[in-house]
Amino acid sequence: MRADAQRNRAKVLEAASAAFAAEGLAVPVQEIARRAGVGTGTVSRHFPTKEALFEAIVLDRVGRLMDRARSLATTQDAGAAFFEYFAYMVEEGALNRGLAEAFAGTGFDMEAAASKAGYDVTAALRELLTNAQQAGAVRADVDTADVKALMFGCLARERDHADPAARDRIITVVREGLSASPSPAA
Amino acid sequence: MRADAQRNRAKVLEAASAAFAAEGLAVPVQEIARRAGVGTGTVSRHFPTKEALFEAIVLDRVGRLMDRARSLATTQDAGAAFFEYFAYMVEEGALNRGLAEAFAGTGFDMEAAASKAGYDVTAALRELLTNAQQAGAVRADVDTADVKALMFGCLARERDHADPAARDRIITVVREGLSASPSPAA
DNA sequence: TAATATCCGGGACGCTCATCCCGGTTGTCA
DNA sequence: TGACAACCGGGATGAGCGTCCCGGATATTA
Repeated sequence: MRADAQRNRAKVLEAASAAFAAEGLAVPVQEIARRAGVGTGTVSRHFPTKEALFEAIVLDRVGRLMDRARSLATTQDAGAAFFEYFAYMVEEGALNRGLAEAFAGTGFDMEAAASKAGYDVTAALRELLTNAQQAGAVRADVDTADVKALMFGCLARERDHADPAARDRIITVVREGLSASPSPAA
Repeated sequence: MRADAQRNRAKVLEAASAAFAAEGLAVPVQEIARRAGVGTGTVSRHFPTKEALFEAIVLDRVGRLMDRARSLATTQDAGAAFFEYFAYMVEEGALNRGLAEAFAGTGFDMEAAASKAGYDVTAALRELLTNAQQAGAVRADVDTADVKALMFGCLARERDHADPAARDRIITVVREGLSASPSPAA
């Protein structure tokens, strides 16, 4: 690979990463090319399809989330591990609109792409959740889909404006809902 | 207005309502025309723009939500009123994908359209929320944006498959999170 | 029933966007 | 330094969509 090709590829990745984080996955490829200072053909050549560009960027972030999940899975306090991972996911999503949309499945099947890369996001979450439930830190009658939905809710709290105080507040509300025993007041 | 024009207008409204509920707001106008058994021109004539069609349908549903809010606002038990409205909103959204997207603001500013029609959705929610907070049924440190975000979360629980059991479960989790006192375990 | 205003169908047009392609250019290596 | 393969830019292409328009059809009213 020629040196200028490597440089351009890196420029495209950087511009796309920033654009996806700020504007979301719907940003046009031509806009990414413009910001990267290259032609649209250069983008298409390095990443034959827009989805390939998603994968290169989103899966990089997902990989970090998986690392975090694996590291937390070995922690002593299963409840703390679960809630810390929850907060970490929400924070990542809040700071990266494209990532949040990928979680939500908005026009790009992240689960499929992740599993193609050897990641199983749901399994990682399930492990943390199950451990926390066995430790009595999370009510037993929720599943991973419930947890994901609550994550989406926390992410929806801050479409654009990242407000850490609001983020902490809504996470606290969800945490206390998840911590409650199965049916005290229902 | 000619009789056949009225019939066609009704057919379009019905087809659009069903399509929006099932597929969401992104369904093409041409598809709505096809299902209604009319030409695309007929749709455009009755509703000059796609957004006008949204308004005619979505605002009808929103009107019912507002009626429900008003009726609940006079109830004795402010806490029960708030949570019943919450559950009602989630159920409506779960059964109507277009409505859920309208709430989320996906490509259509429902708040603006609603206020143009004399509705103030946020104010109605705020009234119920404030009453419930003053009654001590909902923690004092959440605002309407938090509540809306939690609604989105509940809606995300069932993208397509309406599962009442899962819906009740996640609503219960959120209810208990919202009921908790501001900082017992945080 | 005849005349006319209204309405219908669906094709035309313009727009946005992803992808492909080609003539010109630049890095690379002998 | 010269020649060639690799690469670049950006215009061309095609698909999907909303909106507009026109020739033909139909309801209405006298």
